[in-house]
Amino acid sequence: MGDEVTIMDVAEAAGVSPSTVSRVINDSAPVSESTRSKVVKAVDDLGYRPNKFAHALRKQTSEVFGVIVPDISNPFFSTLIRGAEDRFHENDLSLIICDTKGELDKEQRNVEMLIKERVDGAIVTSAEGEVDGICRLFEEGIPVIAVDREPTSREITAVLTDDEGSGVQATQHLMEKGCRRIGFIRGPSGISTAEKRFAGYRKSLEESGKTFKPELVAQGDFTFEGGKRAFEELVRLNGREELPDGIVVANDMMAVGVIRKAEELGIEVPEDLALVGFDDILLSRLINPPLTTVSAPTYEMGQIAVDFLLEKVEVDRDMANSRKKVLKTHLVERRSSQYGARRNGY
Amino acid sequence: MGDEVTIMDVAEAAGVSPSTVSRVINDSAPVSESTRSKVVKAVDDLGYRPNKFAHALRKQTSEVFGVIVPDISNPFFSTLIRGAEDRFHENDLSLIICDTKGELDKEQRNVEMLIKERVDGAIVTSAEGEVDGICRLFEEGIPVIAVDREPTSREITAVLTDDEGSGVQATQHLMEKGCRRIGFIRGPSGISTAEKRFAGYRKSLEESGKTFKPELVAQGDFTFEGGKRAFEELVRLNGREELPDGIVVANDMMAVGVIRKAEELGIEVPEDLALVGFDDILLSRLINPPLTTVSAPTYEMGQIAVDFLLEKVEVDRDMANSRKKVLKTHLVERRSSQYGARRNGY
DNA sequence: ATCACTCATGAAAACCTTTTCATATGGATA
DNA sequence: TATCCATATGAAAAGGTTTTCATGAGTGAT
Repeated sequence: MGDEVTIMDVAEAAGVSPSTVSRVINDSAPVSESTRSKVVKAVDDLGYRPNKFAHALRKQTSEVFGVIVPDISNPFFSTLIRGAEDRFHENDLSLIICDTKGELDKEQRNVEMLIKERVDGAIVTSAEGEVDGICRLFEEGIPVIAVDREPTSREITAVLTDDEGSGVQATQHLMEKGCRRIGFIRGPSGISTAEKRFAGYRKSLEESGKTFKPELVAQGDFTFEGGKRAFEELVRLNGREELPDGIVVANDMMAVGVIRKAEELGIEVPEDLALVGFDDILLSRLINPPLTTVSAPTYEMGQIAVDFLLEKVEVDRDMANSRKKVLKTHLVERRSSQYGARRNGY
Repeated sequence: MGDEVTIMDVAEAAGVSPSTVSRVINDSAPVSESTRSKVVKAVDDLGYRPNKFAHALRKQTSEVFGVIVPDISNPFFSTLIRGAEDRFHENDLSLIICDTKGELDKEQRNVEMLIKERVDGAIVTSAEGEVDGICRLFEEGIPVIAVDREPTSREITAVLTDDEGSGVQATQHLMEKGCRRIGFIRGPSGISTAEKRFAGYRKSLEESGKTFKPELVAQGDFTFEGGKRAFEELVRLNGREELPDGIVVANDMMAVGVIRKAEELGIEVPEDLALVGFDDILLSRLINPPLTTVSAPTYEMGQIAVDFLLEKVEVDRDMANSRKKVLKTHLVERRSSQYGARRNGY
């Protein structure tokens, strides 16, 4: 069935040695035009395709890369993966995608798998702030790039979004829309993305001379249910009368939860409560009201991560030379943040 | 750096031959207890890990598998992938995930990539009804399983959902809810899933003695926008007065489009229009009104596909022996199908 | 004590490339 | 014409396993 045809068969058919065939295929040394054409013809005739395993064994390189993300079904990460995948394919490289489901031991196992597969490099979004996985790859001498989340314990090349700036943008937007009492729903602690968005919120309050009020902040976990619970918490803390008139929610998924819970409680978004999220997932456009959100160039992030990684692999394998790229974000204004629309509008 | 330690180093350290070390590691032949323990110790001491490339070269097997889906960010497929991934990992096998973005040439390229990587087998959801990709794998002698969509042109082992039955379930459900004039929004033609759901709709009408009306059917493409357009088409065909009072929509994504478009047009769901979708994607639960949908055991499908595939690989490589598994679906009742709730309800 | 046989082990081949090193050929230079 | 170089090519080694085949030691039977 499969192609049993080896480089030796080609050599024989072309009347040359295997070495010469190899040279033609890889363009690794000068070959006379006459023999080259003979070899090319033989390759075509026999339908020769190099044996990946032998190649890998000899060259000690798999030409396969790994990508580890916490949740493949999260549109943010699937877009990121697409960016990376497209770039890898452009370079004729293969890709192993790993989904850790946010579990630390699964991340660990995925890392071991990538090591076993002897990938030439990896792009990782750590499940937690701790970066055991990245460290393991590090130890094995496998080039690795962090993406979206910044590892705390180690200097490492990273591609990030400007999360603090995003937090500022979101908060200012609500202020401009006329909100006076702006709350925040946080993401899981220990994740740089979540922390920095919150930092942006505080910074923005400070810059406009407002005092930070702890009762306007609730803890979430980046999930839909977590968003619902966090909003209930805010209602409990402040009462129906003193509710915030605007909330910056650390990601879109939770913001959708807030919309639903508000609906259940008879609180109208955006008339009584304005909302801004982060990530610009597909859902945000489809929900009612459509969600205003801070959008990051996710697809590009994937591409840039690959560029950085390939540079590491091909040019400078020294992992000590780390660098950082922080991508700008932009606000996508939709209806959820049109606070007081009723009053102004009609 | 990396582990340069080879099986020869281990052999030397243990005072045995490489052959013996191999036998211990793979448990491929009897080894005396005394030497076995020596070898095990040496392996531990040196931190030996077999070289994947050499192993693959010698065994002519990569222990890597491929999964090809049209859209990794579609929750249906990411759940499927998770089922497959978990099962592969249980068997200590690696997985290359490919996203064709529904494009035929991308599918083609992904297939070539899997062939290049010499995967031991593949699970494929073809982008189109045509199955060039699957055929290529076939030709290469790579075991392959079709999942979700049934290849038309070739007999092949497949794991499917009972789409016709689902179509019947959905239609009957609307009838039971009191709908009299039930429409259908189709998926892309040529995709077995879409065709069969439509067939179920027709069958259900027939069984209850209703006549099929072409003006109640519109063409969609499985996307959100496509759903909106298809609904507009229905409005155009029937006019506001003669609109269907219930629509079976060939997948959830389009159904969400219908909800949005209906909202824009001031048509209330489910009071004036009842809806049922298929797939039970996350979004269906989060939208307002929550969408009634026919749910398939997606995660299990992934697992079963792997089981079938491994059986093919390990037991019976003869691809001529194909078999089919059709999984039962169930209806998840939510608010979008509570037709006339206002009238009956309160 | 010899033969037949089992069982554990080692040597070497095989898997298929790539790459180093050596060689032959031809042309240019002295 | 002899010498030197460059250039194209081939032979062989290396990469790290697994597996076949051979061998040697031990066991039980005659």
